[in-house]
Amino acid sequence: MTNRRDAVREILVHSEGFRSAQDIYAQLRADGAKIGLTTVYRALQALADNGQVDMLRTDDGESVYRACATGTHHHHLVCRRCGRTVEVAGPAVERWAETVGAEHGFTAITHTVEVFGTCPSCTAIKSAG
Amino acid sequence: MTNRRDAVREILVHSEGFRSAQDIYAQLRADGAKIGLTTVYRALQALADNGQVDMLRTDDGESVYRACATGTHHHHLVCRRCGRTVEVAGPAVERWAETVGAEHGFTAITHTVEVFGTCPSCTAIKSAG
DNA sequence: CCGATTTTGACAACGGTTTTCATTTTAGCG
DNA sequence: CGCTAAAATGAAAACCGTTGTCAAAATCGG
Ligand SMILES: [Zn+2]
Ligand SMILES: [Zn+2]
Ligand SMILES: [Zn+2]
Ligand SMILES: [Zn+2]
Repeated sequence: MTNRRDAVREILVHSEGFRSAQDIYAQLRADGAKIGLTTVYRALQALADNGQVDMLRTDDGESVYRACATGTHHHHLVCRRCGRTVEVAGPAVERWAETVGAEHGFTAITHTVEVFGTCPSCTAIKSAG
Repeated sequence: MTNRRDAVREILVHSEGFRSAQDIYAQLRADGAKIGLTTVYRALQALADNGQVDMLRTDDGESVYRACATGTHHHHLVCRRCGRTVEVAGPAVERWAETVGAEHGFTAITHTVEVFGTCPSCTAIKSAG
């Protein structure tokens, strides 16, 4: 039914890291797909609402999306050079967030955690270069 | 020298939580200050560059600023209802981020961590209402 | 005072995202 | 198959926070 949405998800499934809407749109067009930017945005929104993709915001305000392997709560270790992303679990962080919230009498605690670094390949390239 | 910048910083110093540029601009104008929005943006940029204020991005892409008490690395516990913000230290989180990065061979690890919740007053209001 | 330098702010431009709305596609039905 | 109702699509316009432009105003140095 949602042929276009599937196309968008396919792109994400085969991507190493987070991708932007415009980015995905460009690739689809390059692949010859007849699709509009609006539809890409709508597909990403729907996928994010369904919990089928994770969304986060870049430092410069762009929304980026990723089809993560696990549907359970997790965080990301992102290479700031090539974008390669690893999903990481962090029980320690989960506990810490709850604790620090409770200590100050806050309720309904949520949190955002992202870890950035330079991945092994990019580290190698950098030291070689 | 920077009268306008001081005015912007004053607003932040007397604010409980993070404030947006437009927000600060509106308050300054309401207080009768003659200042332009561009100048507010420039002041905030300068203050952020100086490390005198923390900046982060809202879920809806707005940049918000806060004059934090400590100049050292810390995170924030933010009331998602009234914006009241507490600065929190998290040695456990710092260690976790380093560890998880190292485990995957990533170098030059950085991280972003924010905790959200409903503050005591807002929790009271909510249960009363 | 006077010219050089910096700061300011009204306004336009920018870029990512959302809305609009007319057209196209699909679903349901006899 | 027709045929209509409902859903999906996408081009273009609107939106909104932010940044750039540039001439006027304030400040500085001498
Ligand atoms: Zn990399
Ligand atoms: Zn978590
Ligand atoms: Zn509150
Ligand atoms: Zn930290």
